[in-house]
Amino acid sequence: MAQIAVKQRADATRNRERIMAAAREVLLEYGADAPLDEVARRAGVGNATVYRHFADRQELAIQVAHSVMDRIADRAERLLIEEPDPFDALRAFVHEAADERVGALCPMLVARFGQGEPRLEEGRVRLQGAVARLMEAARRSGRLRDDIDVGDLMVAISQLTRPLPGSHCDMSRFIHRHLQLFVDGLEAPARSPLPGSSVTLEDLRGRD
Amino acid sequence: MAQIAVKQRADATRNRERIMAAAREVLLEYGADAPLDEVARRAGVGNATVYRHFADRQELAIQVAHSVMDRIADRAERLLIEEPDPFDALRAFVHEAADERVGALCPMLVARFGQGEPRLEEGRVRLQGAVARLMEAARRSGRLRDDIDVGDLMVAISQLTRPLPGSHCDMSRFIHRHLQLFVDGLEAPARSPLPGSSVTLEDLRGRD
Amino acid sequence: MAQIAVKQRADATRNRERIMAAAREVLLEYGADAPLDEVARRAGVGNATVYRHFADRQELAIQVAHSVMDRIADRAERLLIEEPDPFDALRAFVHEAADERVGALCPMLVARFGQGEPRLEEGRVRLQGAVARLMEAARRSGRLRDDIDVGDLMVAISQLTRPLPGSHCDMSRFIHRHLQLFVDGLEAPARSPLPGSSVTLEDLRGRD
Amino acid sequence: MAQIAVKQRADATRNRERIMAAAREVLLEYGADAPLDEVARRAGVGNATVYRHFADRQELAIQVAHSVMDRIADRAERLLIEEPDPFDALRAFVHEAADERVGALCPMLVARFGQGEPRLEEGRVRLQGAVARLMEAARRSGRLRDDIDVGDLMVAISQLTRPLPGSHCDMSRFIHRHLQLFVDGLEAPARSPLPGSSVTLEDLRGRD
DNA sequence: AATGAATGAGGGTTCATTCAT
DNA sequence: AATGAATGAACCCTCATTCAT
Repeated sequence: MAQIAVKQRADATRNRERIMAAAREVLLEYGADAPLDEVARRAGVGNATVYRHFADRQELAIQVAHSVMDRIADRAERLLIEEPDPFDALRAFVHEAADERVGALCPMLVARFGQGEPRLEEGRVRLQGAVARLMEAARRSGRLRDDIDVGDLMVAISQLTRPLPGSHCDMSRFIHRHLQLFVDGLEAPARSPLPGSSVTLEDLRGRD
Repeated sequence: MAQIAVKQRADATRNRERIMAAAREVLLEYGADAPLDEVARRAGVGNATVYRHFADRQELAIQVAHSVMDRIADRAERLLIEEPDPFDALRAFVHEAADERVGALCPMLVARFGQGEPRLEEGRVRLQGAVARLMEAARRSGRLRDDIDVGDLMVAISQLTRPLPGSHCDMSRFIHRHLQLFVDGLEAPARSPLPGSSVTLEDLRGRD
Repeated sequence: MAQIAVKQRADATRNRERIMAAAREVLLEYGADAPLDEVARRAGVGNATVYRHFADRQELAIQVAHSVMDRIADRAERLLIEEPDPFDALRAFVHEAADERVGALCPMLVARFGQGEPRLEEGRVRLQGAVARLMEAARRSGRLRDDIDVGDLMVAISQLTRPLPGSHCDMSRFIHRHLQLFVDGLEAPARSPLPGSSVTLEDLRGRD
Repeated sequence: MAQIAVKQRADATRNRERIMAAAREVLLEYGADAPLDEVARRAGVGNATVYRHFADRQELAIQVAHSVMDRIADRAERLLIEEPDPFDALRAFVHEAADERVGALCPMLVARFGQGEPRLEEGRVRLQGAVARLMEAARRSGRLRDDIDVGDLMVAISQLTRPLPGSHCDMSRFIHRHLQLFVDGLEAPARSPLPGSSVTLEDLRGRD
């Protein structure tokens, strides 16, 4: 009996992971409106099994976003420790975040899906903290201009790495160019004064 | 009699313009698959009226994209003439393009609906030509790094100015910051070598 | 003033006729659900003009059917007078009715549209009377089997000459073969006893 | 376990059959453009259930047509064997075909959906073959006139058995009369020469 | 726990009919 | 009288979600 229960749980866990992986793929390909039946198909499970593990599409999206944020926060923390030059670390972080498809998978994080969702809030706080520390170190090293904020960086990465709408191409060839140009613009000394002010949480939450 | 004819046409023309304006907004918010019923709702007309003016979603999208491209090409050409410093002209262009949402709308619509559509092709060629001239002038003035291409600029503007998904906030406060940072990265001398290569039309068209 | 009024009425009459002619064509091509905008287009008038002349699609259909029935009744009456052999007259009538497209245009008459519509009722009565006289004469001449009724003939003609659904071909090549075979079956002496009973008005009216 | 599996399948199978039956009726009444929502309504299922079982209207139509053709081809083959007199067999076949609505459904569906559809082609060939053998036998027995072709018979059955448009009456009482008259016309010796030529597949396919 | 089946709601598009000029 | 424009309702099809086994 116990064995059976254990075996079932192992199967279920495996299913859960396959669904998450499939969801990542499918969300990347189809965008936020991806058909969940396609997720189920690729995970090799029945459609209803997706719902057993994730109450609805929001729940699934949240968990995918959370796992992506978590991985990126890991990287930020590791780079802060391992990379001697903090500005180089920041630059490397930007490119690695792109490779994790933060732009494709986490816009839902900054937006509607995340409204008051504690897990995302927690992931965001952790990620933002790690990036803030990276930026602080870079700023102290004198290579990062001091008129920018974490929000500026996070949103710009997210935007620059978002899939081109309607175009399912591999963007890696040029995304890293754009990120490189953007990071060049972050380097001190500032080449121009910045207008406006940084993105705030209220901006992300929107007005409705 | 003439008055009557004019007035009828005026009503229809006004509807047409309201639909175009609504479509601009809705396409920005929802992407190329935006519900046309929402366009109709915002334009304050019945859904079928949209179809009276635009045979299908492609026709509507093409006309929206064309009008945006046209307006922004106008600006590029004017700036090239009126602004004494070509790099300043380029910077001004980037900010003005953001105000016209050219970046957000056009790549999306061109990618989705532009296949062999002569009106879009013509608009794209004209816009790209104007921007190329701006960049060429800036490059000759020595202030624009010479390892970037028109495609890099156009797509980066596009991405940085796209609405945050699900968030209906006014982005102008921080979009111009991000653009400013990006343009700072474009200034000569280049602060880092660029990886990859520029975006091509084939990229926009996607792989399927 | 009077002249203007007369001229207008003449124009209107001409429009009415053009609409009827166009409706005949379009009903033949598209069936009973033909788009009225197409009728307007072929008549060379605005769509609303169709509605000025015919309150709705039923009104238009009724008038078209009435005119067809009228023409066919004319032919039946003429054949009764002019053709020496009454069975030959009946056979000729069947083929001429096909040429008038009675099968294509009048099923809507015998059906939905005609419910309690006095003009159709009148047209039907007149046509049925003329055909009954033809059949009576043929029966008296000894060449028409005497176990069939007007309803049998009218419905069979209508059915055999209806357009093949979904197929917009010219049926004249084979319709007349089928009619010929059917009329051969009407000739006395009867080659087999007939089952059932003839079509009644109640049948045509349906049960709902 | 097996029971469970069987029961699930039994439910679905039952729905499938109810949909097919409803489709048969609805296609008869409304033609090839029948609203599938009406099919669903009569089958007592949700509209999407129709699409779960049949990918699109073509698939549904094809399966309906195929099943009808199959059943009636069975009958033709059985009659050829069991009925001693081949002309009587042919006459019986005509009446049985009417009961299966083969005439009304199949030409319609073949014409509209049969283009290069192997299942329909196969069904049509089988049915046509069986009828051809029936006719050939009847012709050899000397009771069938020899100037008619399979196409003549099939299309005439089709036309004579189609539901009266807009009238939901039970036609069996008089349809068999009309068929009987038509078959009387097929009997040798021919009472009149036939004009035109037989229906071809190209006729069914129409000109556009 | 897992699943195939069922479903209702939503968006695109067409068309009969009405409105305003 | 005539018309172009507007509209809402209908139908197709897809998909997120629920149900029953």
